Amino acid sequence: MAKGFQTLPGFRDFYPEECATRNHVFDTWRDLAHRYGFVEYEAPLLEPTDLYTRKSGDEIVKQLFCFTDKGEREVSMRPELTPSLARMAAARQRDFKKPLKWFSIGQFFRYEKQQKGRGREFYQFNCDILGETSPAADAELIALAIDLMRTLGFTEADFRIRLSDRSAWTDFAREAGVPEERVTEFLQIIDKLEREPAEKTAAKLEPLGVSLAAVHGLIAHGEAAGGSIGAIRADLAARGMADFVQVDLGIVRGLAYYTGPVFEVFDIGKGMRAVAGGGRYDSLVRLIGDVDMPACGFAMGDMVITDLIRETPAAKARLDEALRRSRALDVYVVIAAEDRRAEALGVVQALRGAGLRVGYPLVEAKVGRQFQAAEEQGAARAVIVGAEFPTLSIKDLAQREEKASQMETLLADLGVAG
RNA sequence: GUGGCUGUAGCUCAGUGGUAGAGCCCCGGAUUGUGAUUCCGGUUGUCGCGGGUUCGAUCCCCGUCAGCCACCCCA
Repeated sequence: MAKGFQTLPGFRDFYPEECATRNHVFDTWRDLAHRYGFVEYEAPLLEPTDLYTRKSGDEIVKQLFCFTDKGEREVSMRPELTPSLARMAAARQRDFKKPLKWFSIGQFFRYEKQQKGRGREFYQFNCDILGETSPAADAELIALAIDLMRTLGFTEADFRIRLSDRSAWTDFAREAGVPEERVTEFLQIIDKLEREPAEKTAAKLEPLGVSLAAVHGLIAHGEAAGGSIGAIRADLAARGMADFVQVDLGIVRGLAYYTGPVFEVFDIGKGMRAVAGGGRYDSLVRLIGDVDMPACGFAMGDMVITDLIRETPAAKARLDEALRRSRALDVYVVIAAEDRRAEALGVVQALRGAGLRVGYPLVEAKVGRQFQAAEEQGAARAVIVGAEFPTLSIKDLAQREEKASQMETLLADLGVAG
C-alpha cells in the first residue's frame, strides 16, 4: 500500500461494482429527466476562473481547482454548472422556444477537505427550467425531484421537500428596515438559525434592527407566508404529492443568487442531510450573459444520495437488482472438449450476434470450473459444446435441467430471434 | 483552514522493546464432461513514510502523509 500510487485526496476510483452503482443513479436521473420532457446538454469541465468569481466573489477561489494554463489564462475545473448554463442559455437564447427544460449529468471539482458525503470530485445532476416565471416551473422541478426519489426506492417515510421562499424574507427585511446592502448578511443569519445557539443568532440580528422573536414569528406562520409557496403547493397537491412537501421558511440556502422559492430534498433519518437543493434565480442569466431570462433549477450530487440508498432497505434492494442485471450474462458457453474450441467460438459469436451477453473460458478449463464460472457470472443458461458437436446441450442453471439442441436450432431453442 | 480518532498481508483485524500471526479472499489439487460442502497445498508484508530515543523500534517520542468523523463552508 505504501508503494506505488494512490488517488489524490478526495478523488475516487470506481471499481466495477462502484461504477455500476454510479450508473444506476445516473440511469435513474436520466430516465426521470426524460420522463419530464427535459433534454440533455453538457458544458466544458474547464472554464475561465472569472465565470465563478463574477457570481460569487474572489473568496471562492480557495475552493476552486484553478491554475494558469499554457496560454496564460486563469482557468478552473468547474465547481458547479449553473454559470455555464447561464452563459449557454444567454448566448443562444433566440434559438430556443421558451421555456427551456434542460438537464445535465457531469463531474465537478471543489478544493475542500473531504468528509462523509463530500469529496473533491463528485457527479451532479442539474435540472433547470429557463424562460418561465410561473411557480408552475418551480413545482415541475419539485415534482421531478420527488419522482426521482420514489423511483430510487424512497417513500414518504424516508424524505421530505422543505419548501421556502426567499421573497418572504426579503419583504420582511425591507419592512423591518434592514438596509438593502445587508439583506444578504441577514439571509445568512437565517440560514444558520438551526445550527447556532439562539443567543448568538439574536446578537447577530440586533445590529440589523431585527428581533429573534419576529424571525420565529414569520417561520411559525410560514404556511401563510407570501411568495409563491401557495401556488407551488397547490400544483403539487394536484399531482398527489402534497404529503412530501413541508413548508419551512428556515431554508434559505447559502447561495446569494436565489431570488424566490427555494427548496431542499432531505432525508428524515438521523442525518437530516440535504440530498438535493435548488431554487429560483431570476437575475443570474443577466449577470452572466446580459440577457433577461428568469430561471429555476436544482441539483443532486451522487455522494449523499448513494450513501442514503445503501442505508435504506427498499432503495438498496433496487440498487442490488440493478447491479445484478448490469453484470449478469445470459449464456455461458461451456467448452467440454477442448478440440471443439473453434466450433465453440462460432457458437459464442452467433449468440452475441443475436444480442445475448455471452461468456466462455478463454483458456482450457475443467468443466466443473466452467460451470462455477457460469454461476458466478450470473448466467441463466449454459450451452455445452463437446465431442458430439453439432449436437449441443442447453442447461438451465437454476433448474439444473439439460436438454439437447442443434447448431441450426440453437437460437430458437433458447427462445431468441435470430 | 481547525480539531479528535486511526494507519500491520489484497480485505477484516490480532500481537510483542529482540525484525510478525489468524480468518476471509485469491491460485492449484483431491482418477478422465456438470455447479455444493469438505479436505490438502500455495503466494503476499521495507508493520504508512521520515526522523529521534535505545545495544536493538512494528511497539516509545516528534514530524509528515493518508483515511474516517466533526467544525468552517457548502455553488
